[in-house]
Amino acid sequence: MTQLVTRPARRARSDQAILAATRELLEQHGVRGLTIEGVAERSGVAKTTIYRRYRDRDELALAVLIEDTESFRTPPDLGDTRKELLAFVKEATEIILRGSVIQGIASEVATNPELGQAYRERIIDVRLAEVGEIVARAIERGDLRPDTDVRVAHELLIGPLMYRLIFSGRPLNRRHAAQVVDAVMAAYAPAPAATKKRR
Amino acid sequence: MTQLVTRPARRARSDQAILAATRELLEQHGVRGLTIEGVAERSGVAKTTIYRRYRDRDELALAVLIEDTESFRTPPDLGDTRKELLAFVKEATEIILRGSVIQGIASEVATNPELGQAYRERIIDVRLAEVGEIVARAIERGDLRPDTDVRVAHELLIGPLMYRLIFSGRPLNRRHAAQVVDAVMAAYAPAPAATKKRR
Amino acid sequence: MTQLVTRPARRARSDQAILAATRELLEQHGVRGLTIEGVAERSGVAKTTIYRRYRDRDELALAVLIEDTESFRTPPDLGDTRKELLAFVKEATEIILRGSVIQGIASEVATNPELGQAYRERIIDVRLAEVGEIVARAIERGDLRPDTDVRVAHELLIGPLMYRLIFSGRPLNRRHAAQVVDAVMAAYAPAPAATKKRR
Amino acid sequence: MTQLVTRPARRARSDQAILAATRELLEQHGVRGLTIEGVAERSGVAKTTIYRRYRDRDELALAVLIEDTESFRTPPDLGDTRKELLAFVKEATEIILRGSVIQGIASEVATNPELGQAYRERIIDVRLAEVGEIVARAIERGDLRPDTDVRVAHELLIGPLMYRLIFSGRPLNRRHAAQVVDAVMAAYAPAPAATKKRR
DNA sequence: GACTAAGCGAGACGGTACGTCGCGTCTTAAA
DNA sequence: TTTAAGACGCGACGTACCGTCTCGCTTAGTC
Repeated sequence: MTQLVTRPARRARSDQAILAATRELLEQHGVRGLTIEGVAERSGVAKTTIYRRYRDRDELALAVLIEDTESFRTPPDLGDTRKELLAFVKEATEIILRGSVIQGIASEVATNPELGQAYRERIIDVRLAEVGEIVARAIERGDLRPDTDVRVAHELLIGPLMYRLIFSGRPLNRRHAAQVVDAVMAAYAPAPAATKKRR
Repeated sequence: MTQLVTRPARRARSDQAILAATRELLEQHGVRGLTIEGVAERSGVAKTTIYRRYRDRDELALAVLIEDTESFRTPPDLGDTRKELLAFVKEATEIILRGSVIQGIASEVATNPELGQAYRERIIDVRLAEVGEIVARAIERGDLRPDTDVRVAHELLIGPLMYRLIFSGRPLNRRHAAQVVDAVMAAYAPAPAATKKRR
Repeated sequence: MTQLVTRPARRARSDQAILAATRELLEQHGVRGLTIEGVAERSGVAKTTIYRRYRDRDELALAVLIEDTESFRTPPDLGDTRKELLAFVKEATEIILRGSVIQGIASEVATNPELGQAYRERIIDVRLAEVGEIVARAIERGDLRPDTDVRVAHELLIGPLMYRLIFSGRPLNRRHAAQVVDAVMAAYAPAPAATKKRR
Repeated sequence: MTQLVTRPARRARSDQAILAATRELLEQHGVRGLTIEGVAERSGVAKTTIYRRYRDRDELALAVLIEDTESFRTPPDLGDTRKELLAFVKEATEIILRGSVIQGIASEVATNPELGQAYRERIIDVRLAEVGEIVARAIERGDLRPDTDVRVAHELLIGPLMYRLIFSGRPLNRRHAAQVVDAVMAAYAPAPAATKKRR
C-alpha cells in the first residue's frame, strides 16, 4: 500500500507523457493515426510501459476521453431552464469535438463490452446526472412536466449530436444546439392548461 | 463499360459469394472478425477479386449495409401520423440491428470522408426522404407544425437509436420507439390555439 | 502442380537473399548477432517471408549449415587410409569453422527435438556414410580391423573436434587432426601377426 | 572481501535459494525455461540480488554446473587402468546428465569468452588432472605408452560423450563407455613385443 | 466450334503494427 | 548495507492482415 501511494513519481511522469502524446497524435492524425508504437516513440516511454497501463489502443483513447469528461463543469442553477440545457449541450459539444476521439472509438465502445461498460460508467453516467439535476430544477420551476423521463431527455439531447458527428457529418453549432434544446423543451412542456396562462 | 455489361455472369457469382461470406462473418464474429482474407477463404473467391470491387474492409461492410437499406419499405399513408412514425422507427431499427454492421463501421464512416459520403448518399438521404414524406402528410393533416424541420426531426428520431446502439447499450424496443416518437410529435405539435379548436 | 514447378522465380530470389544475409550476419556478429529482424533488414526481404520458410532463428541457422554440408566433397579412394581419414577430418573442420554456426546452434540442436532430427538426417548421416566408405576400403586393404565400429570411429574422429570447438577452445589444426586420426587408426589396427603368438 | 566475511548469513540464504530455484527450473523446463525472472519468482529472491551475483543467465547456469563438478570423486588407484578409465567416464557421464545443463549452455560456453574461460578453469582442468593421474599410473604399469598425450586422450574420452549428448542424441551407456575406453587403450597401447620384429 | 481476351484462383511478397517476453538498470522503503 | 519490490527503456519475438503484384487457367461470348 505504502509503495503505490508514496512512490508515484515515475508512474506520474510516464502517465503524463503517454496521455500527452496520445492527445497529440489524435489531434494531428485522428484515431486512425493513433498507434501504441507511435505513442511510445513520441512520448519517449517504452511500449511495455504503455501496455502496463492500457490493454490496447482503444482503452488508451478512452482514457483521454475520460480525462476530458472529468473536466465537465456542472452547469449551475442559472434560473433559466433553456439556458441551462443550452449550457449542457455546449459543454458536451466542446468535449466531444476536442481531440476527435469519440468518432474513432465509437465502434469499439459498441463492440467491446468492457470498453462499453467503462464508457457508460465514466462518461454517460456523469452526464446523465447533470441532465437529472437540470430537469429536476426545471420541474420545480414548472418548465418541464413532472413525469419527464431523464434518460430519454438525455438521449434526445445527445443522440442528435452524436448522429451528426458520426453519420451525417453536419456541423455542431449554436443553431443546432438551440433547435435540439427547443425540441426537448417542447416535447416535455407541461400540460396545456398551464400554457393557457402563459399566452 | 462493356465489361460490366457483356460479362455479368462470373461477376455476379463472385459478387454474391463475397457478400454472403461477409454477412456470415459479420453475424458470427462481429466487425472485428471481418477480414478480407477471411471473406476470401470463406467465399472461395480470391482476395484479388474482392479488392477489385471494394477498396477495403469498410467499403465492403458498407456495401452490405447499403444492400439492407435498399430493402427499406416506404411506410405508406396509414392515415395516422403516429403510426407512420412508429413504422419508420421500427423499420430503421430492424435494419440497424440486422447484421450488426453499423456499430462496426461507425468509426470508419465518421473518419473516412469517402465512406461518409457514401453513407450519406446511399443511406441517410433515403431515410430523410421517408421522414420528409411522413412529415409532409402530417403537416397536411395538422398533426405537425408547418415549419417542422425535417432534418432535425429525423435526427431526433434516429439519433437516440444510434446512441443506444453504440454508446449506452440500452435495448431498442417498442417502448423506446414510442417514447421517441411521442417526444418528436410533442416537440413539433401545432400551436395550442389550434389544438383547442380541434378537440 | 504446374504452378509450384513453373513459378519458382520469386521464391528463389528471396531464398538466396535470406541465406546470403544470414551468412553475413553470422560471419560478422556471430550467432548472437543473428536476428530475424536483422536478416530482414539486410536482405530487403520482409520478416514475414523469412518466417514463411523458417520457423525460427535456429532453423534458419541450421539451413545455412546444411547448405554448407551439402558441399561436402566425398574424399575419393586415395589408396591410403590415413590420407583419406585426414582428408575427411580436414573437410569437416573446414565446414565446421565456416560461418561459426555450429557453436551457436549446438544448444538448440541438443534441446529441440525437431532441430536435432534435422541435424542428424541432413548432416550426421551424410558424414557417417563418408566414414563408412573410408572404413570399408581400409578394411579391404587390411588397414583396419574387419569389426571396426563405424559409428564409434566417427565419434572418435568428430567428437574431439567438437569438444575443442565448443568447450576447450583449443585450435583445430593439422597437428590435432593427425593426432586424432592416428589414434583412431591405432585403436582399430588389425591384430598384428604377433598376435598369433600372444594367444 | 569484508562483506563476504562479515555478513554471510543473508548472503548464504539467498545464494542457496537462487541455486535451488535454478536447479528446479533447469530440471523441469530445460535451459530454455531458465530465466532470471523465473528464478527470482520461484526463489523469493529479488532480481537485483541475482544480478549482484551472476552477470547473466548463462553464468548462473554455469554456477550450477560447477557445483556439480566439484563433487567429482577422484577415482582412486584401482590397480587396473581399464577400470579406472571406465570409472572416470562413468563419473563424467553422470555429472553431464545430471540437470541437463551442459546442452543448454554449450552455445554460450562456445561463444562467450568469459564463460568459456570459467568452464575451462573450473571444469575441464579438473578433469584433465584426473585423466593425468590415471594415465600416469597406467604408464607406470606399462598399460599405456610413455608418450601418451593426456590432453588428446582426454578429448578422445570426453569428445564422443559430448558428441552424443549434443549432436547425435544417441544414448550414453556402459557399452558405449566401454567402447570408447577400449579404443583409447588400444590407441595408446605400448608397442607390443612383436613390434620389435616389425621394425 | 474454335478463338481470345476478360476475369479469376492462387499465393508470394513487402510492410505496419500488434501484443508479449525477458533482459538488465534504476529507484525507493524497509529491515 | 543489503534486500525485496517493481517501474522502466529496450530489443526482438512471432503473428495477423494489409494491399500489391505476378502468373496461368478458365470460360463466356464472338466470329
